[in-house]
Amino acid sequence: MLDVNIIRSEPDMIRAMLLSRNKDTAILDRFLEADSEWRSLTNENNELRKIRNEVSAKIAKMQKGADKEEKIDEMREIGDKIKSNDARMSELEDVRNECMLNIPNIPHGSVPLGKDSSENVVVYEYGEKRKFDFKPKEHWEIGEDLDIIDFERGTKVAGSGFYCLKGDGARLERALINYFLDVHRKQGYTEVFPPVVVNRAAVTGTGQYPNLKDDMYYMEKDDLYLNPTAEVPLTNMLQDEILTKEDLPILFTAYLPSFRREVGKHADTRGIIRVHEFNKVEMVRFVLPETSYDVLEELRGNAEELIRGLGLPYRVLLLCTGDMSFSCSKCYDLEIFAPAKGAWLEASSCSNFTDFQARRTRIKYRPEPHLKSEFVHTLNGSGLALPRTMVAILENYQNEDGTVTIPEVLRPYMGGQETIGN
RNA sequence: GCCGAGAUGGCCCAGCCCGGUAAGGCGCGAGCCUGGAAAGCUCGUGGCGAUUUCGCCUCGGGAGUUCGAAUCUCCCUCUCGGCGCCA
Repeated sequence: MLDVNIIRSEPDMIRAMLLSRNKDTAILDRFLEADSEWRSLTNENNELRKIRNEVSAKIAKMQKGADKEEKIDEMREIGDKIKSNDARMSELEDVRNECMLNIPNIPHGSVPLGKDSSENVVVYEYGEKRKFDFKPKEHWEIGEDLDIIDFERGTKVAGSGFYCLKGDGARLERALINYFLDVHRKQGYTEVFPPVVVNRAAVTGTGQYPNLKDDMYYMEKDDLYLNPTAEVPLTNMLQDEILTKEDLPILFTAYLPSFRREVGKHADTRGIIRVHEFNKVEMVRFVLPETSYDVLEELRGNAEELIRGLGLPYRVLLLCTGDMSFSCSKCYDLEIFAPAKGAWLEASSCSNFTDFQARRTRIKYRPEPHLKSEFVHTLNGSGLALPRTMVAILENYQNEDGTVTIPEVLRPYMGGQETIGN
């Protein structure tokens, strides 16, 4: 959510921003219209209340009689007028709020203008793409041949888009989770195990609601959502809190299953690249506003450290205005190379949300004890999404005999085991 | 699920029965005092708008009664305690 004062004072800038994100500008006009009527009614009611307060105080001191009855009648009329204004104002507030919740964050000046993902900018590339002297298998083939990914059984249990990991596949998943969390702990994060279900306020706070509401699993009976990303519970843990300057920065990390309905998505239906439920380790930081863009670079570094540790080739994309998600002002995607598929897989997204989520969740801090509180800045990054990391490991570390070498850094988590499949 | 008690400014807490300007404490800040500090004393310390010393709003959320609601009525949410059920 943006500061209303920015929308009021710089509507042209907001209009240009909406266009750069491929959004309809009608929402801005609806807001401005509702807001100006709302403000004039607010002023009118302020005046009416002033009169009522003054006269009511007099009524309290008056003797019974015709004078008093007359004043009471007058005030009854004023009360009715206030009430009818209030009713109109609450309609206008609904419009205003709806608009406010649907206007995206303002991109940072360093974000490239662009229409869609084709205009994202590769800012960094690391590692060699592996060349094979045999025909490499794609990940689902490896997974089935080694009996470590079971698609059919997953489908039996939950439907298409769900899968089971088995044996060394399940152990590899667990090893990755532990490795990620251990690295993040050394990077200074506090490990958290939050709820896997989240409420309406939480998904609204981080910006998934309302504009991504159809991509979340919703439990109508309890009015709860299945966690779409641990960013939601981790950020909302501090909802409505006023922190001190000394409390900041706060760094949380969590392993948590994440759920996406993926309605209308048809690419990558084979394998585990796009599924309805996946594990993910997430990092969230609450920081002083003036530090947030430096922290974004650090956060990106935190995620990169994991991929390097695994010895996988990857690249970093700076997303353009047209491809950035709703809440962020600047975002890097980290993509790992999957050589058999011949594709870059998005395994992490690191974003600065500035005060956009803090405003929605009312997370503030007091710069000095006697000064008024201000919104913190929030950031998050995946570190990392498990299935795509798994795909990259299986494809990059496969051997001609069909086995898969376990990356060295994971071996301590697998009892020293070096390969899968022999 | 049932019964009971609660929710008041950054924190703690009074006011509610009996409707009429939200009291006090802590913390924090400014000033006085002091060689310096502590203590003490004075003032300030929620939000929005207007910008001279002004006004409006704010007592978990919503609706109602009333000239007027923190206070009365109804509905809801959350917290704590007890009982029940339970891995």
